[in-house]
Amino acid sequence: MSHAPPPAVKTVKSHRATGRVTLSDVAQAAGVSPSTVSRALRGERAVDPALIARVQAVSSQLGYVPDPAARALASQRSNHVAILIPLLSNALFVDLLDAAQTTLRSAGYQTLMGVTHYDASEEEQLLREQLLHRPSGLLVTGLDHNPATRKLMESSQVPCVHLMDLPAVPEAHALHCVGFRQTDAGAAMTRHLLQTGRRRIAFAAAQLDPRVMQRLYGWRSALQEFGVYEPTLEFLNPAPSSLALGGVMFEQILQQRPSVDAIFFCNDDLAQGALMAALRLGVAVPAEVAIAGFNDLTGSDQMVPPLTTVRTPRAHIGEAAAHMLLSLMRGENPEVPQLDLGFEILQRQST
Amino acid sequence: MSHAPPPAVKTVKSHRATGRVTLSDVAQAAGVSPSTVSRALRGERAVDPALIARVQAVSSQLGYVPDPAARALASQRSNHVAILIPLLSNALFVDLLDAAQTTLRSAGYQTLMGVTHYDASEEEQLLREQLLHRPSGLLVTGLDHNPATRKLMESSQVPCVHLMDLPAVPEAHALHCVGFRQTDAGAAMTRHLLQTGRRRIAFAAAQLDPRVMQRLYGWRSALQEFGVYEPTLEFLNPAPSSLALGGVMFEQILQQRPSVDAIFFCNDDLAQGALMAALRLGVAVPAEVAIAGFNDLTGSDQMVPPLTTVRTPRAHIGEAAAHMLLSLMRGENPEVPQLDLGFEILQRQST
DNA sequence: CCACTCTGGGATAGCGCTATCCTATCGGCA
DNA sequence: TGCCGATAGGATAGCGCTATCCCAGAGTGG
Repeated sequence: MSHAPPPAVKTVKSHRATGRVTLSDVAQAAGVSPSTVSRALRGERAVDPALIARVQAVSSQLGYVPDPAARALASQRSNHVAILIPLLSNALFVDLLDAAQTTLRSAGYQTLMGVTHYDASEEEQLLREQLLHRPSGLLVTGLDHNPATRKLMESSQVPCVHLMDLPAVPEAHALHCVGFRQTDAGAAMTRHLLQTGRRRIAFAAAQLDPRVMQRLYGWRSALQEFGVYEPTLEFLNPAPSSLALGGVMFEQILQQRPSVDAIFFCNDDLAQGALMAALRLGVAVPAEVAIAGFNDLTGSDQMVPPLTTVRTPRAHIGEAAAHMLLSLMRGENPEVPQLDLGFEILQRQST
Repeated sequence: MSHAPPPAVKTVKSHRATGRVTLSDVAQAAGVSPSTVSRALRGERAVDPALIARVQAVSSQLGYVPDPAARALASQRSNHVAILIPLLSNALFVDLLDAAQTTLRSAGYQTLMGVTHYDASEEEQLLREQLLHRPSGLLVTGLDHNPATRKLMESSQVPCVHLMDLPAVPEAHALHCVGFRQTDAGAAMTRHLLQTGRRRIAFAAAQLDPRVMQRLYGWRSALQEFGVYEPTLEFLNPAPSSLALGGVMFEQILQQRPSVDAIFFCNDDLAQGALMAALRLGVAVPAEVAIAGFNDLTGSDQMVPPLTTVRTPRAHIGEAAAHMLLSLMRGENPEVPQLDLGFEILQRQST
């Protein structure tokens, strides 16, 4: 039987069962169609300015707020931005996250954080999970990823900016990156040590990620250039970086190579630990041995003596990367796809 | 009757326009209805075990993955869990975030992080934004929120666990909390200092959040109990906590009150800065003045001398809170709504 | 003057799920 | 035997948006 459709009279206030104010409530109240409201609110296509104003007025009066889930389902894009960082236990990455997150939020995006623990397959898995949320953008740390991860990033079509690293050959990749030249920074600090008269300069590193290795290459090349390169002055430890490890490595290095006159640590926490160890052992810094760090982490300026280090613009990187990503998400093509924010040698009293 | 079931042949792939494998693809391939697939995959209601197995097999063979946005729209619940913390620049909260996030992810939840900067109205705004995503759960730092925020938390009906703090009167609130008694910890450290013979014990604090204030109250009550309370030995600075500030406060305190024989800093970064300042100034620690900190942050054990401090179980708190939240989200009622994870006095050489 | 674009608005079919209601079947018990 | 409840599956109406198609009317050029 034909069911007669229920009489469409329906006097007033529809307000869905859920109680939520929806786009069609706004449309009805403003006397326009839902499409128009949607377009007016998003600034999509051309809409009569007077209508836009009316719609905005009605919508804010009704307290309308778009539902992100419905939006994501209909448009296949959410207001999420995914960010992948290796660790939360390294202040470096937290600063990156903080800056990026702040910038993105002020543009209306919610950050989805993923912590990879330097594990390529965990990174892949995280990316897979995050992509389910159809993020509008992607921030990833570094340029080294396993093939599956790279393929995911490409095939997802999600705009992506890489943090911290720049590709060795700028034109080699069409990737979008914000960072600085780790190799140059490693070399620059090494040259600084050479300039202060040091010749037996050790390189001490932990958590041997690609960026640390690049600093190592910078150290090598600077020493080779100067003709004082000595392979046995490389001290590489794959364990996570920490103050305690810095102290341990400091002792080891002095024991194994008492003649070193400078140690360049790949990260400030190691260097800080070394300074503490030097105090305990009564080793005069920089008189007996100079100590240099990297990143200018919290507290390096408060050490005794204050630590010479490389100031890296990590907050700036996070912010600039977020801005670059925002422009990519708007469909623009940034004039500079690879942004080099440089670094600065901070000479303090430990060298 | 009627309908001959449609010949289940249907040779091939219907696959929606989007190319995504959907729940109905799985249903079709398994020869059951979408409802059944949905129920089988979620373990909802009773489903024939054999069917469950078949559905699971088909779904993993087809590579089906549920779409979170569609799920959120239909069920009014997402797989997000929102977490609100004051700062990312304090390792304490990062540790909390890290632990919670790890636990939640392994249960299939995506963490939405919000950084309040200790600003009640920013907290409210963040919560509002996060609630739009219809999170399944909520983790918030502390118990102090403005009325609007509290109302949002209540009316949203989202399960919520509070981090770090416990209510003064356990039965006063039905809130779910994981933390420890800040007041007790403050008092315990003060008593430790008293036990080592100190009598003129200053309390130095920055970033005067509610937890810091509670430690202050603990310090006060321990001194009052002992009859040596001296109000002018409170040094409170609302600026953010940092090593540099610790150094500055140390100098100020020694200048203003040369007779102090111990300083209890409300956070380790301040205490670390003080130890550095002591080295610079040639003040013997603990001989001339004892120094104690709070939280056992990274590096405190590496100081010269190693810092006496209060070990707080923050990673444990993050993890336990996540577990409590997960159980709330399952509709269970945790036997202990307020979990006290305690603290530990770590006596090292600075006292 | 007629095709034609261009502009600004409406109607509507999904997006991919879940919640709700409905139906068929099977025992159990009075 | 008949009624009832429990069990297990199906059908279907949304959830709240956006994308797409459609159309009326105004401007435009040959």
